[in-house]
Amino acid sequence: MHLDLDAFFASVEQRDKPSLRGKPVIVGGIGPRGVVATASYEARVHGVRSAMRTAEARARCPHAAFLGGRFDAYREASRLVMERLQQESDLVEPLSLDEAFVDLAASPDFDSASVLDTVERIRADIAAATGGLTASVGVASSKLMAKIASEVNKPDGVFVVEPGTEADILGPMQATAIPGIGPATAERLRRVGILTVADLRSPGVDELVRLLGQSSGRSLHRLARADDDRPVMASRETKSVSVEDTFEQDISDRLQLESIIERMARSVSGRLRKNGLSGRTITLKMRHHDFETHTRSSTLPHPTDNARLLATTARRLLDGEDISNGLRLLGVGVSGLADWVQDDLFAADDDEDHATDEEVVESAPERPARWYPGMDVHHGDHGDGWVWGAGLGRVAVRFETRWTPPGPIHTFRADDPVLAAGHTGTFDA
DNA sequence: TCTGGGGTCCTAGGACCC
DNA sequence: TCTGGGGTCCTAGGACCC
Repeated sequence: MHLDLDAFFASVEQRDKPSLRGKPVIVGGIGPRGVVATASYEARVHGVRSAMRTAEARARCPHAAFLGGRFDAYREASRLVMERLQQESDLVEPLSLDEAFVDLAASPDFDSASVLDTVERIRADIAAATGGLTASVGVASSKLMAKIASEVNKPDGVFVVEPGTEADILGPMQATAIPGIGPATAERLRRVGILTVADLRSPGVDELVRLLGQSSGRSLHRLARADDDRPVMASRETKSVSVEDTFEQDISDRLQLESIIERMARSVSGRLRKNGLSGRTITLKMRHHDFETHTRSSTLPHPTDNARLLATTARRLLDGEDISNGLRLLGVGVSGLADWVQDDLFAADDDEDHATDEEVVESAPERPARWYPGMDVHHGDHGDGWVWGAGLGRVAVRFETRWTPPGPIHTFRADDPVLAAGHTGTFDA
């Protein structure tokens, strides 16, 4: 089974913000360079899509609510869903917060005759546990077909692929229906006249390998025939940890970039430590004003999670780079991970480097650096609500929650001490 | 008003070792 | 006295996914 929550981020927002139910909601980057992460179905009607620039989404759907996103809420909803799936089978493979494969047949009391009943029970339980989130499900004899099937009756639908019908269902579909065939591969295939999955069955393996390389060629030769025996993998190890940020305006000041690198190194270090990880390879990612993107990496003799060492190494990688025209993005990442930490002779000196993001937030004043649309807030007198709009030293808050009817909007000064932030993550904090 | 952020996997060349 | 392969590690870039 492949399960996919419908318009996940936007649905969580509509659940928690009663005034937005039934209305277009767009979650993603709010700034001038933001893009859409998820659009509610009401917004999709107007042509708004994931990965579209937020500016274009505003033009297409000006009356939508544009929200920055609350990752704590998404993670919590996701946890409830994955827990329910794990009751069904030991073999659950999450692909992201809103998607997972489940090997139903790995469960001792699996009965293929009643699989529809099982799926409907799962979907009902998920809706009950998450306050009404809907999921689309595909059931099939392979990961490939289950994933494709979950799209068929989306949203809030189920499709079961009867064994034996896989290749016939797949044949007429666009080649891009196969996960792994993106824009670049689709263009290569198009140039040799391959548009559908059925077309993809004509060339021999060797021909596909010549066209797409060993790995893609061999795997697509099989997938085109619905020949897929990839197992559902219960747990996958983290291979890298990274942060990156696109600036509202390009930055060419080296000192400013160095201080951003240090902040990012602290953030990555905090996440490594929280997960008991450390890594040897530090990568600095730079996107120039013209979108030209480079990475520079350096591998240390021993794994580390130390913020100062990560920062020093990353800063050195910036040294040789020509930044005179400005960078639009900077990122710091760590790979070559080990699930243990090198004994740190200087650990006693490094306490301040080990503060995680969370610890920083907890020790900081409750007022955030910026109010952004969608963010949870608490007001001493009016109670719980969310930021409806902010700017010019003012912040407008709608006082309603998941469990209340739609509520009123009140406006405050942005520095009003009676206003406090809830704990949420954002795309452009 | 140009094009996010967090990841995974693959390819390819060079260094280095046996 | 000119030319091996195989394997691993490192770096960089690119495609793809949600």
